[in-house]
Amino acid sequence: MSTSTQPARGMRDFLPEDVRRRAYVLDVVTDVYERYGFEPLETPAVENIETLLGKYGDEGNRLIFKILKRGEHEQTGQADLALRYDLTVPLARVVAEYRGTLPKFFKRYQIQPVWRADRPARGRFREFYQCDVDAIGSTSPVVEVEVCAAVSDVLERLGFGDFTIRLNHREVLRGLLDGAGVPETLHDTALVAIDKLDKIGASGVVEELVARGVGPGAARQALEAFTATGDASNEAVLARLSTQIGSHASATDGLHTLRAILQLSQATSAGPLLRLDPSLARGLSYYTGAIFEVAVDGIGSLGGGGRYDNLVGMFSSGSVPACGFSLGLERILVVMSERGMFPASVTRSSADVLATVWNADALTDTLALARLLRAAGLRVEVYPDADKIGKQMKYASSRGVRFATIVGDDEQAAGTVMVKDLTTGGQTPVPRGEVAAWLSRRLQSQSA
RNA sequence: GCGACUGUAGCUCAGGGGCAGAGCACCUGACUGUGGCUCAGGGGGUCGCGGGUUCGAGACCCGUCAGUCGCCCCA
Repeated sequence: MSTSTQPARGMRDFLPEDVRRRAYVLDVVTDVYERYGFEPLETPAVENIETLLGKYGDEGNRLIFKILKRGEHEQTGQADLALRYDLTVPLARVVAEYRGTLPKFFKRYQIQPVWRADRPARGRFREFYQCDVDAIGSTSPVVEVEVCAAVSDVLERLGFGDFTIRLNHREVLRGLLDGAGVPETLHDTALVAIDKLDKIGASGVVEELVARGVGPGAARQALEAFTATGDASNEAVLARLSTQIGSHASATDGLHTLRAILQLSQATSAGPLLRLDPSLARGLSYYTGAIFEVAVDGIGSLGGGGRYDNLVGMFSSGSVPACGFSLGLERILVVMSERGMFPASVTRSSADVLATVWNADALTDTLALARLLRAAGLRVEVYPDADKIGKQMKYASSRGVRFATIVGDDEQAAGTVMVKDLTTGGQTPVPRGEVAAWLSRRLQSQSA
C-alpha cells in the first residue's frame, strides 16, 4: 500500500468533523479570554533561528524545527530560520519590538500552531495548537490569579469537572534544593527528576537523582523535602515549606507570592482548584517565579504556564515582567472525544435539507428552491445530478440530512413541495410559499 | 536519539514457500416517484519500498521507509 498520501509524520489533516470540534473549543477559549480583557495577537510561523535558540534549554534546542538556508548555502546544512516552537518567545520578541506602542499592561491571547521535531505519540504531534494567555508589565500576583481563573473558566465551560491546577514556585524549588545540599549547577537536571515523582515513585526519583550526579545523601534529603506526607492541604504544605526553607531569602519571597496567589484566588473560579505541589517543576527553562500546570484526573497535563520575568529582557535591555498560561488544544480534544463531551450541535450533519432534482429539466427549479430555503437561514445541499430518486435519498440518508425536498410532476402542477423527514420516513406536501417557514419550525423544535 | 512489535483491498484483519482472501464499506439490480432492512451480483491489490535465497517469495534473509508501544522529553 502506498503511503505517499499520508500527511507528513506527526502532521494531521483535519476533516470536516475534526474542524467543527476544534472550532467549538476555540470559540469557548476566545470568548473566555476576551472576557478577561485579553487581546488577540498573531505572529509568523517562521522566526529567525537566533530568536528561538537558547530559550528552551538543551532539549528544546534539539526539538526546534530548523529551516535550512536556501540557495547557494543549501549544501552547508546551516539553518537561519526555524518554525515557531511555542507562543511565549514570539510574544517576548513582539513586546521588545513594539515596547513604545503597546499598552502599559499588555494582555494578549494567541491561538496558533507550533512545531516540534519530537517523536509523535498519543495526543502528541509535531504540529499542534496552543491557546496562550499572557499578561506583560506587572509583577502583581493578581496576574497569576487571573490567568489561572481564565483557564479554569475555559475548562469548566467545556464541561471538565475533575481538574486541578498544580501550583509551585521556581525560587521555592531552588531553596529546597539548596537546603538539601544539591549544588546549583545540578538544579535544572535535578528538577527534571523530581518532576517525575508521581510517575516513577520516590525510590525511582532518588535513583534518577543519583544517576544525574546528585550525591546519595543530598538526593534522599531533596526527596524528603519534596515528598508530601500527611496533610496535603494548601495550608499544611505552606507551613511545611516555610520551615524547610528557613531563612533562604529568595525562597521566602517565593513562598510569600504563593501565599498571596492562594489568598487572592479565593475570589475567583480558580480558588478551589489550586493545589500547592512542591514536586511540580516544569521543563521550560525560562520560568522565574510561580509555575502551574492543569491536569485532569487520570489523564495528565492539559496545559501549563508560569512567570518569566527575564525572557523579554533577552530581546532588549531592561527587564519586563510577564506571566502566562498555555492550554494544549490537542490534549483537550483527545479527552473530550474520549469522554463524549461535545454537544450534539457540534456533530450535527452538514445540511438541514437535501434538495433532490427530479430530472435534468428541473435543475434550475431546484436551485431556485434551494435559494428560497437558504434565504430563510436553512442549510441546503443541492443534489447535482438527475439520478434516480432512490439514489438521491440514499445519499441524503448517508449524509445524515434530516429533510429532503422532492418536486416531481405532481408537485410542480400543484405548486407544492414534497418534504420528506428522513428520521420518521413520513412525507408531507407543503405549498411552495410556506416550505421555508415550515422547515424552519420543524428544525427549531428539534434542536431546542 | 535508544529498544520491542507491526506493515496484505477504502477500513479491520486472515493467509507463515505452490491460483490474492474474509467481514465491513462502495457500486449495480430485485424496487419505472423514495433512504435504512433483506436477497442476488459486481468493481477494487506494485501484499510498504529495494535487493537477496529459491524452479517458484505476500511468506524466508538483508537493507530501507512508515506506523504503534516503552525510554527520553513535552502540550
